[in-house]
Amino acid sequence: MSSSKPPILTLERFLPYRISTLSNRISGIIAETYKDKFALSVTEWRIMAVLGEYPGASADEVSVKTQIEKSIISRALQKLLTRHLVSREVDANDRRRQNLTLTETGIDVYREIVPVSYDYEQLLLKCFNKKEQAMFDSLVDRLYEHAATIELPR
Amino acid sequence: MSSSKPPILTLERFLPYRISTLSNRISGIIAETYKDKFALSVTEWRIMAVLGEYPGASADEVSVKTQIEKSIISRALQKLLTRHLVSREVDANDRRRQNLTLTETGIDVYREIVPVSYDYEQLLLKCFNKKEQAMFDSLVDRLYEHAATIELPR
DNA sequence: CTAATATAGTTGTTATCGCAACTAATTGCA
DNA sequence: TGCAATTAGTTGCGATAACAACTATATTAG
Repeated sequence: MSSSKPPILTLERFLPYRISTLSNRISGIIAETYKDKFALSVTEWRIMAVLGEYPGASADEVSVKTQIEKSIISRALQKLLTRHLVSREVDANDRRRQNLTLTETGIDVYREIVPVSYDYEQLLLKCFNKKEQAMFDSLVDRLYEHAATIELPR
Repeated sequence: MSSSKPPILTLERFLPYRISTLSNRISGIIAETYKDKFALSVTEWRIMAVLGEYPGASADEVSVKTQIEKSIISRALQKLLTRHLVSREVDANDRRRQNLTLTETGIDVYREIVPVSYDYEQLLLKCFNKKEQAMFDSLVDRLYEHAATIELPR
């Protein structure tokens, strides 16, 4: 089933590698900003971002939305709770579940970060014209969906 | 300087997040294959890939090519040396430097992985037609270069 | 009604990452 | 020549990640 490609792989042109380094570069820049200006890790910020959009979400729902493993969510939440950026209360109907919300302070921080994030996104996209932006957007989505369907032979 | 965007950020549509999850998904699939079939981590494989392309490279050169921090290279190399996939010898002219090469076994493994990697790349790109592939390729490169120029205000 | 199963969340363990400090060798230049 | 600065590589350490085991609660099915 393997194709008969040349026996050398050029890492710099290998798509998975390029997407990985692109992601590292993009995340690195924004991670630095979150850290410097708000003392938040990317994980912590993503949790807050979900709670900004879905107040009252559970840790499990946050895990699904962010695609971050639930133990990591749990530990990151401990920090956010300690810093009083997020609060939680046990759900009245299901006591396994804890409803999470941004505190006042959390909302303030959230409102500060959102425009910074949008600005960064716009700055990134400046290298594309409108048509290219739309194209890139759609190609990324399609690749993302398609990748989920791939099963490599064992 | 901040734009007056709505005070909600939709994580699922935020480009840095999407590229990060795309990268995780793509890397995850291939990491599993490297691990299952060759007992190699992505980092280990990337080192071998560079050495396949550039025999005799130093750890530092590998670090630059892979964009992996040199301490990580150092520790991953220890494993590859133990497993006799890579060998090294002190450079005659500069005794700080150690020249790295794939061993016979290393070359065998390398030659097995390269086609698997190419096949995976082709499988990924199946969701695009030729024109879209070329477009995506170029957009990724441009974004990668552009991202390096971005300085967020402090 | 109760035993099995499923779900929410936490914790333990191990591996890896990223930064900085460190050693050893080399280079540059006064 | 000789001392400061640079470079190659390793190591220590704290933060974070992935995975599995565990507790507590809720649901389901016989």
